[in-house]
Amino acid sequence: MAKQTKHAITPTRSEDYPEWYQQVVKAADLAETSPVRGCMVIKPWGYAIWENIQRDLDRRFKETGHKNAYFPLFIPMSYLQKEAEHVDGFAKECAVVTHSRLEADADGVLQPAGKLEEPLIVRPTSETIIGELFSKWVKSYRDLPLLINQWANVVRWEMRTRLFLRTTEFLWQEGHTVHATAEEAIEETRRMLDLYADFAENVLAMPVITGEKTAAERFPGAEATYAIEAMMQDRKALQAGTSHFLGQNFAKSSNIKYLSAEGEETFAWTTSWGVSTRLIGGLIMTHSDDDGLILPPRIAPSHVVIIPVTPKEETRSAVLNYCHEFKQALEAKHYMGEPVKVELDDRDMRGGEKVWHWIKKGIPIRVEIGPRDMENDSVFVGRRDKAPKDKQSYKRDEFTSRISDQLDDIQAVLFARAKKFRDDNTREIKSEAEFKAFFNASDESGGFALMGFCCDPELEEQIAQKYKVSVRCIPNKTGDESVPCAFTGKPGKRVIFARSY
RNA sequence: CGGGGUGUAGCGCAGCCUGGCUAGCGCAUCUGGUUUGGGACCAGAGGGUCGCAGGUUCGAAUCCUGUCACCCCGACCA
Repeated sequence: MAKQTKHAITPTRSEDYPEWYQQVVKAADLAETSPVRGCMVIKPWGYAIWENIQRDLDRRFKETGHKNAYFPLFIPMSYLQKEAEHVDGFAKECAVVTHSRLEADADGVLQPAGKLEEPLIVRPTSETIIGELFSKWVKSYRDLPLLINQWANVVRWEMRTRLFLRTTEFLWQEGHTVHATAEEAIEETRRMLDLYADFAENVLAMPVITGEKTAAERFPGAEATYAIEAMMQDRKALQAGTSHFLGQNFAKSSNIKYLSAEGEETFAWTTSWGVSTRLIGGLIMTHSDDDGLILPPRIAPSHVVIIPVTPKEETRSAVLNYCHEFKQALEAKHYMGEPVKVELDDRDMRGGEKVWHWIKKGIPIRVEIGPRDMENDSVFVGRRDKAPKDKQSYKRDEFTSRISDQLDDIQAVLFARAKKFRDDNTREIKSEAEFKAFFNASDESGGFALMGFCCDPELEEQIAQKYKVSVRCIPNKTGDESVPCAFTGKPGKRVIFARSY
């Protein structure tokens, strides 16, 4: 007798959201914790998502003129010290290498030996070491702009970690660019922010708001930090990517200078920008439901799974052959310029189990094919954006020819659903009383509060203490018009307040 | 790093308060059989340093001390 569990994931989102998140990651077999504190093992299904993120972003970076390079994992400790704010921001979360080898002591226990003259830190981000190299690479205005990206791992010794959202070691890309003028550097900062936003919305189907951070949330050492902010299904905000205008701060601390056309030695202007494996956490919390992961087709490691239904031994091989042919027919089709990716699950398991296996992994389309379908030349199709039992029969050829449209449709449905959720949970707030009601009423409350704010750092800190809510960004869509601050009535900017990850 | 919680088979748990047969249960795994458009059923089997290290005791999963890891809530952050 089948267990009458209503959902594949326990607990459900409404019962216990953080625990639900953990269970979705586990059920989809994306990642697991490791023997090393705060570090995660990314398993094949999760890593394939990261590879797809990498492939798409890498193409976009190259299309906008950037080139990849690689810099060392270790940074001399003194480098971090060069930029005062940067030190303050990162010093307390650095892993430090102090020795170069191990030696067995009298008891045969290994002890660190070969103390280093200068300790090395494991990069928490690479501004300082890349700056050092850039100072050698940049001599003339003809060397500019210098547009570099690196795919790397970084380490930040965080107090509290969560798979994908905040791990001690994480994978990311960091872009670092050098420009002759502030205007060009600002333009680059904005360009990359928009690139991230476009990627998030069109590939991850994750609606984002682009905007500038307040001073309190700014990257240590930046003149201005811009971010894309997404709303998760618990209505909390997730900062999904950042782009920083570094002014001349790092150019001065790393001595990045160039000779202008007029022969004047000038400090350059730099930017940096990055997204990380955190995007996968955002992806999970944007789309998934109480049956597990839901993957937008454009980022899914695989688009379609074919599940042969073989109730009788005598029809088994015929069904399997039919499925193999069908797989080839599908793979001959293209989606987003590449062959449709198809899994054929011919494991010797019960059909129902397989179906749920793939539901939990979030594959966009499931196709079940048994002897009856084979006779009718039809296929039985379930879409991950619909309920598990909501399945429909199609003529095989019709389904094959429309596969790309179907995937596009799922992509569009997921984006629209996420956008509606965000919009439904975004409110215009005019006063502190409204603000309080919005964030304090119950678990069902909260979201994005769109409101005027005077941006006084002390007030911002007070609000953070009192309500556990912070300014996520000053959206750049709304222009510079002045709006009265909902707290003080003073002239302010339109901002978004929210609880955040 | 502060407060709270949890570590017992791959997963989920009971046992611990009140120390005492060979450490149990469900799911999963393996074998045999019955099933078969659906997360099966019957029978049997395998699988455990009870997180780790000390201590108390005739005897420790159980009591004590330390330690590590994970989860939740805070502060910090992508």
